Order: sequence, then structure tokens, then C-alpha cells
Amino acid sequence: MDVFWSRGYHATALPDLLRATKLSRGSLYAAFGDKHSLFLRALDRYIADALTRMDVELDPRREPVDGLRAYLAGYVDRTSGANGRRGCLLVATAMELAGQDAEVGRRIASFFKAMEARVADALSRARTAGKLADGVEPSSAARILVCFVEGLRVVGKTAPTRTTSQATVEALLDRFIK
Amino acid sequence: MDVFWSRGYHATALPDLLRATKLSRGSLYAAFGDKHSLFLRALDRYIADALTRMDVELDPRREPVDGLRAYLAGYVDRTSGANGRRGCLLVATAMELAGQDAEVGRRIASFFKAMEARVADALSRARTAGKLADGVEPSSAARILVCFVEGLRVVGKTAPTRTTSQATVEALLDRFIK
DNA sequence: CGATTTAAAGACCAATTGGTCTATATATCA
DNA sequence: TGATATATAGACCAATTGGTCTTTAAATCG
Repeated sequence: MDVFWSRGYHATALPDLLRATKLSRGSLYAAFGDKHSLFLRALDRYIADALTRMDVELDPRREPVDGLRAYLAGYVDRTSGANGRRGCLLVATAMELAGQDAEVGRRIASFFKAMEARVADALSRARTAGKLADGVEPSSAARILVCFVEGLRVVGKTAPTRTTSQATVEALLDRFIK
Repeated sequence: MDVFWSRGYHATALPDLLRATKLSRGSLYAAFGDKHSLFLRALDRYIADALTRMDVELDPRREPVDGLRAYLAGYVDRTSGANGRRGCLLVATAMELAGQDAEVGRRIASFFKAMEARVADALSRARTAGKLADGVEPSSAARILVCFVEGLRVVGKTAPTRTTSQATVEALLDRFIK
């Protein structure tokens, strides 16, 4: 997963994968079939990790606003400095392959949908707790947040400082939270 | 430019470039040096186009809020349906190369800076015109908008409907404009 | 027109691509 | 131990990569 993550699909060659998996050529093909299948497995793992992380951060038993803060803080962490420069396998894959590769496209689309649903849910709970600013509607606010964090990952490629990202996130949250 | 745009750098092979430029192999190398230089030219053109478009949309002689609306409407257009699926050369390049290729990285970073400056400027003018919501600070709001529109391009890869994107953009603008 | 520059076509190159296969070594197990 | 299954290393493959070079055709210009 790591090697696809930091180089992208096309730029990752078989020798890279052999080094990363410490497998011989034969064993790798026996285990995974081909490069494309291996990539799909890596992508699936990346997605699963991201979703379970969100399930922890946005756990319904937590204070919803705290959850959203934790969720956004995670993005601040992953999009500033060296972490930011490394980028995001999902966004990179979306841009590189989602248009051409149907199997990839489906995964990307369903991930965004799942993410949006979780955020919308947290926002709903925040609203019933009276913590949402007036006029904020959970479902459209969730779409905004999803776009925003994915955009953070793009801009994060230029390795902004943590304080910058943090301030941006806080300014955004200020518009939605009471 | 078009062929890099719709396929990305690594996935674009010489034959694709020859077909797109209608040049012979020799002439192409005489004119541009190599694939990388040609790509840089394409990227520069893409960036120049984007910035002049913004200069029109956010023209200081226009009503700043109208300008921001036009700017965002352009993104709605480019990120929904087939346009969305096609993606954005800049975002794709940021994810594919910005981390590894210094020449590309500089261009990406300076583009985001330039875009943010233009948006911040428009927001400043909107504020002096009394059109900004209370507590909105132009510079951080500009960073938010930049992240948001770049995120739109990412999510746009899943080809959302125009109405969805439109509604999301309006909901966001509602939080910033009085 | 003929001479000269310019560009096209495509042969050619070494290196690399993803992928297969065989020979060898290493476990595993009776 | 000896037989068998498993995984390794790496030779090997055709196709493709980015890039060069030569030959031929098309403009250009006096």
C-alpha cells in the first residue's frame, strides 16, 4: 500500500512492489494475480482504514462537535508539512484513475458517499444538541466539509505549515458551529 | 495540453503526444526538447488560462459578490457531469508530481498562492462594501474557498449532478455573504 | 526553374514495462 | 532420515517506454 501511496499507480513499477512486499516475483503473482489486483487490494485497505478511523472520531457516543473537531484535526495533521507532501492515496487515485478505471471509480464514489454520510450524521446530532449555527443544514454542510477536506489534501501537497491549516479549519468550523 | 489533461503525465505516451500535436517525432523533439519540457509548457498554459479567467471573473470593477458567484459558478460547471469526470490538470498534477518534481511543485504552489490572493482581494472588497457576514476574515475565508473548490474538483471525478454541486456552492456562500 | 531549408515518416536504440517460467533452495511432514 | 510441497532467485519474454537519427518528401526562396 505504502509504495502506491507515495508514488501513484503508473509510477510504481514491479521492482518497487517486490522491494516493498519482500516477495519474489513468482510469489507476488501467485498471491495477488497482477499489479492491478494488488493495487485494488491496497486501495481497499486504505479506504477501510479511513472509514474505521472516522467511525472512531465520529462515534455517536461522543459529543458530536468534539468528534467533528477530532475529524478535522486529523486532516490538519495529514495535510501539513511532510505528511501533506506525501499526499493521499485516495485523492491521487481519484485523479489518476477514477475516470478511466471503472472498478476504481466505483470505490472512490462509494468512499465519498460513505464519508459524507458519516459527517452528515455527526452534524445532525450536533443540530439536535443545538450546537449548529442558524441556517446550517446537515446534508449540504456535510458535502461542503467533504469537499473542503479533500481540497486540503490537494493544497497540502505544497506542504503548508500546521498553523496555517489549523487556522483555516477553525475559521471554517466557526461558520458552522454555534 | 488536452492529452496530458485527460490522461495525466505518466499515462501519456509519446504516440499520444504525436497524435495530439500532429507533429512528427523529430519535429516534436526539435520544438520542445523532451516530454517533461512539453508537459511543463502545457501546465504553464493551463495555469495562465486559469488565472486570466479569474481576473475576468473577479475584476475589481465588478460587484465583488457577483464576481465570487461567477467564480464559483465556473467551478460548478467544470466539476459536474462529464466535465467533472474529465478532471483538472492542475489537481491531477499536484497529486501525481508535485511531491517528486520540484519544477512542478513550484508551479503548483505559486498557482494556489495566486488564486488565494485573488479570492482574498475580492473578499476584501466585499467586506468594505458591507457584504460579508459578521466575523468573516478575508484571508482565512480565501484559504477556505481555495480548498473547497479544489476539493470540488476531486469529488467532481465521481461526476455529481450539476444541481448537487450548485446547491453545495450556494450553501457555502451563504455562510460567508450577508 | 533549381537550390536550399524544413519537416515528415519511420527505422532504430537501449532501457524498462508487466508478466511467465524454470531451476534451486528451503521447509514441512511421514 | 527421505519424500514432498513451497517459495525463492532470476533468466527470460514480448511489448512499450522515451529518445535519436537517417532518409525522403514538401516548402521556400533566389
